[in-house]
Amino acid sequence: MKPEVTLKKLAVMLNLSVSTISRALKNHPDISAETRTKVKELATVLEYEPNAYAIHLRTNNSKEFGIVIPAISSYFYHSFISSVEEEARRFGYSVIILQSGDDPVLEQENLKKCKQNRVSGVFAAITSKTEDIQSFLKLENQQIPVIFFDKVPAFEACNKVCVADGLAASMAAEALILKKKLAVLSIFGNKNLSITKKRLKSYTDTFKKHKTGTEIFTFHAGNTEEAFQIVLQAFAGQSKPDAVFCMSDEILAGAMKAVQKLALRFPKDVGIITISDGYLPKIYYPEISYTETSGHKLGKLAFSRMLACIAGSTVAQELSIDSKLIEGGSL
Amino acid sequence: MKPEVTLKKLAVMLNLSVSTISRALKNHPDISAETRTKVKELATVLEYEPNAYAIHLRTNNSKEFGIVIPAISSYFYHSFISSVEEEARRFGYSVIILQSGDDPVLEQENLKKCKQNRVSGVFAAITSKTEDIQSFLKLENQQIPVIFFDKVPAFEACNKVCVADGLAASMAAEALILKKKLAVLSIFGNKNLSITKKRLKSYTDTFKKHKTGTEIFTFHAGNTEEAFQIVLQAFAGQSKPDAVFCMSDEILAGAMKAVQKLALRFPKDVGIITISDGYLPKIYYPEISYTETSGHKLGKLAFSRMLACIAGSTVAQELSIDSKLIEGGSL
DNA sequence: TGTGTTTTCGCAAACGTTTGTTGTTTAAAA
DNA sequence: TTTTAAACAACAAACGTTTGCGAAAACACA
Repeated sequence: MKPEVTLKKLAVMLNLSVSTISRALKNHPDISAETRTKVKELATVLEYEPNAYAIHLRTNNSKEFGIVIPAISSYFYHSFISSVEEEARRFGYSVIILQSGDDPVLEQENLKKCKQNRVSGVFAAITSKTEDIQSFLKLENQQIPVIFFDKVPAFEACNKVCVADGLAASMAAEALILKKKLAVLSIFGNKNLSITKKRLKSYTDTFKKHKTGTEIFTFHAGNTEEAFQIVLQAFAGQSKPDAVFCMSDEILAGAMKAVQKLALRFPKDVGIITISDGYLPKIYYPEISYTETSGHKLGKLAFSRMLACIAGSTVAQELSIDSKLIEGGSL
Repeated sequence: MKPEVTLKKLAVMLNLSVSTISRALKNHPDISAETRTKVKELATVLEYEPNAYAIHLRTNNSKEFGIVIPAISSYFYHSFISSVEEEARRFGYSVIILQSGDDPVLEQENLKKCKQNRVSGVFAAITSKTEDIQSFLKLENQQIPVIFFDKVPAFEACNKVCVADGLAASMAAEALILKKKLAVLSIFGNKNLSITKKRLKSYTDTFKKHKTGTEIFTFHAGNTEEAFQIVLQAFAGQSKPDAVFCMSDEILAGAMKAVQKLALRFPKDVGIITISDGYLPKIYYPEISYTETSGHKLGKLAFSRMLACIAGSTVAQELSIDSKLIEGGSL
């Protein structure tokens, strides 16, 4: 059926041994220039491509990383992945992407697949329902480094890279303070996520520290629709907020939908600020001010950490990238 | 370094042969129940996972598909991929995703990687700059089916699955006609893409067919920013459009930004309609009416076509999924 | 002519599986 | 008791590569 071109086939055709073919193809000094060109010519004519499976089996080195992730749905994850892919290519690695659809069972299966493929390392963002980190730790025991990113477990002794959650939140708070906002509707995500806790804490701490009289109305939205409803209700009462803070893109989308429904003008009627990677804020007019969380930068950081682990670094580190305020005109 | 658990290791520990272990693990009738359980127990204790490379090498069947794609940036591609992954899982296949960043050179490399990994088939959306289809066709010659999707080449004799570009555009046109719109700003994408040509033709044909006096102002926008400018200018003059049609999400984002800048109310001041997979239209209020192009459905179709090809179907087909109008209240 | 040194290549083992074939034991049928 | 079959397990080859080692040929030096 599939007439695969192999070293052996080339060897037979040229009346040489398989090992000679193999060496010729990779410019081994043992092989004469004459033989080498002869081999290479035939290889290109026949479009020989080495069998990745055989190589990996033989060398016992897959030169491959796994990225296990709830979903590539967001711009943030997309830019993270692209960033890792780019670095991987530079270092001769390739990347396989495993989506779990935010399902812990599928996540387990994906980890298993990583193991079966003997990946050199795993980049992982856990699902919102992942409670047991054991299977990840087991990989580590088998010398397969695991770098958690973005959605990281609370467990201490593991490698994590994150956006500076605290910093981004507190910078947003400072921006609100600078604009002298007095009543800020503040919408955070799922209470149980560590990312929510971190952002919430830094956010409220910042307001406390500055001792402004700002009123903070804190809500939690599990999805876009909930954020939509929260904003609607917040503006239904008598005392209306003069600013809205959103913890993420998902929440921003819902909040802005409500802003449109209520026909609020921003920044005149209400100021808006969010934490984002930068795609969604730019589709509104005026563009939404946000504190940046760069998937691209995070990818670079995660990759360098991965290389360090492969090189033998054994201490678990928690690293983060900094953030900055991007003014869009919505605050 | 990496103490890999292999069949051989299990065999030594249990004083059995490798083949017995292998058979026990897969419930081969030759193996006694007693031995089988003994083997399975040890395997779970030691967390044995079969080496995927060895299996693939031995069986010469990778049970793996490649998806080569410019970028997973859009919701449409994301849902296509998820859909294919879902089907693949059902049939015991896995999927590797190769992004080219819309770079034909990287696209070539990704195809090579598919070949090196001896994938069972390739799903491909070509880059906007891909002119030479040869390398794709070569895969076909080597019994590796290629199913083009969404961004497909003009070349006839290949397998393509597309959203019903013509239908979606003409349905949008009919919706505009039904609402008795008189002056429609119609923004299409890159002139050279076949997808643009198809949508444009059906769109204008539909208006001609219905012999309405509708004025159609056609523009082409290469990106979101251009769409933004086009809308701004269209509304700068005296005679303002009473509706805007967008060919894609990318264009819709720019158009809506302009609508917000101009403080136009929709559907009162201006009607909006677009072609989309459904994510972006839903973040506006009121939600944007659109004719649907489902990445999910397209994935299912592509996969079934792939299975047919693997089963031996040799005729090249061009298939498409239908579309429907989703009313959002913007028209 | 003999010894030593390159140069160039082949042999064979190994990576972890799967699977057709063969061999041994046990138990049932004659 | 012998024959036959069934049950169970081992042997060995193969998938395509890489690589340490050895071998043959060519050449140089004495």
